[in-house]
Amino acid sequence: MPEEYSLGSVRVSLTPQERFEEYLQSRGMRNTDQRRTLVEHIFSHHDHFDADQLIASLPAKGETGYVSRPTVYRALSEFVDAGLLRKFELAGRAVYEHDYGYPQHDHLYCKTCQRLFEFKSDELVDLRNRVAKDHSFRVTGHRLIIHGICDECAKSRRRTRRKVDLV
Amino acid sequence: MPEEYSLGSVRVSLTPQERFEEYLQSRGMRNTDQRRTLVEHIFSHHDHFDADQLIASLPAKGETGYVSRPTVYRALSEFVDAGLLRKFELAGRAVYEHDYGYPQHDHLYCKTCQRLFEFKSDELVDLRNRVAKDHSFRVTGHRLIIHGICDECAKSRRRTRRKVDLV
DNA sequence: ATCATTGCAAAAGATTTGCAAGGTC
DNA sequence: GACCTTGCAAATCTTTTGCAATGAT
Repeated sequence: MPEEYSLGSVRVSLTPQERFEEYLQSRGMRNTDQRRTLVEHIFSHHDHFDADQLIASLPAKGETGYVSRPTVYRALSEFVDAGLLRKFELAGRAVYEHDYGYPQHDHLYCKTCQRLFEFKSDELVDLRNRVAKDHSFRVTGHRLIIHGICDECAKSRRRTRRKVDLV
Repeated sequence: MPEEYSLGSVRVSLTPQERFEEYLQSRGMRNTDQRRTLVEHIFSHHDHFDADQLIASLPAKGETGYVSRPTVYRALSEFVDAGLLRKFELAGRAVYEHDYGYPQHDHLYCKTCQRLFEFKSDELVDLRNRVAKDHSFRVTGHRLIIHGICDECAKSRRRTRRKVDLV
């Protein structure tokens, strides 16, 4: 749901900041420097991240733009709630990715380099809906992760094992 | 992979205990009362469980058959490693299910009653393999969870909301 | 001015680990 | 007897919470 509004013939998509602003206002919550910093930071590039990676990529304590750990966690929940981010669990930790304005997709997870690769499949959504229907189940979403080894890791492992062993 | 061995025309499947015994021996590990108790207990009925549920269903401290928490966690890892159990994450906790001798399947997860329902789909496995091939990805497995509300919960919620509100 | 938000310190929940005592091969 | 395992206590890791100070509307 890329949240687009039609105004006459003009299509208006809100930026993540604007969309979040709406969310905050509708709940009587306030927009703060920290929240703006985080939205800005998170939507400046598309990737998957966990709380620690996010915090590591933000200004450190003492620097301008610093956001404390509890605030980051609180904000991440809000972003999920606001539909900006989607959350899932991988290897025991919470992983986030863009949801707002980003199409539904699933992942390939490389157990060697731990990277996530995206793929899109309408067929999967169709299959999912049929399975749900067969079970009289009201679907709200799904999560598919294909585990294995990516091409790159498979190749470098075949070629030489040194890189891995040296780490 | 139900691990069946052909001996002439006789098909021999190892019990989970036997299969685990093999695993232990091949690694120079020892079979103990605790490990036997846990395998026995876990494979006496088919269901999904987390560490806490398992511990709660075992004899308490002081009683015969008691297994300490660290030992349970250590054993669960071994069972996963030995191919007896499969592990996945749900709502922040690790969930285990039978793997050995049990066919590949996926789950519907009811967000209301938190129950897991199994379903099997060859089509999904096929789709998964095609996606992986397209990405030159070497698949080792996958995990699909369809989220939503099960029929029962949908019905009881439609009928009356009291049960939920009173909790 | 009111009331949400922040950062700190500490708590909480799940899982893991060091280690001495005990059990298995 | 050698050495793997266990249970205990304590540590770890990730995430959450209480609370006084600060900030947004």
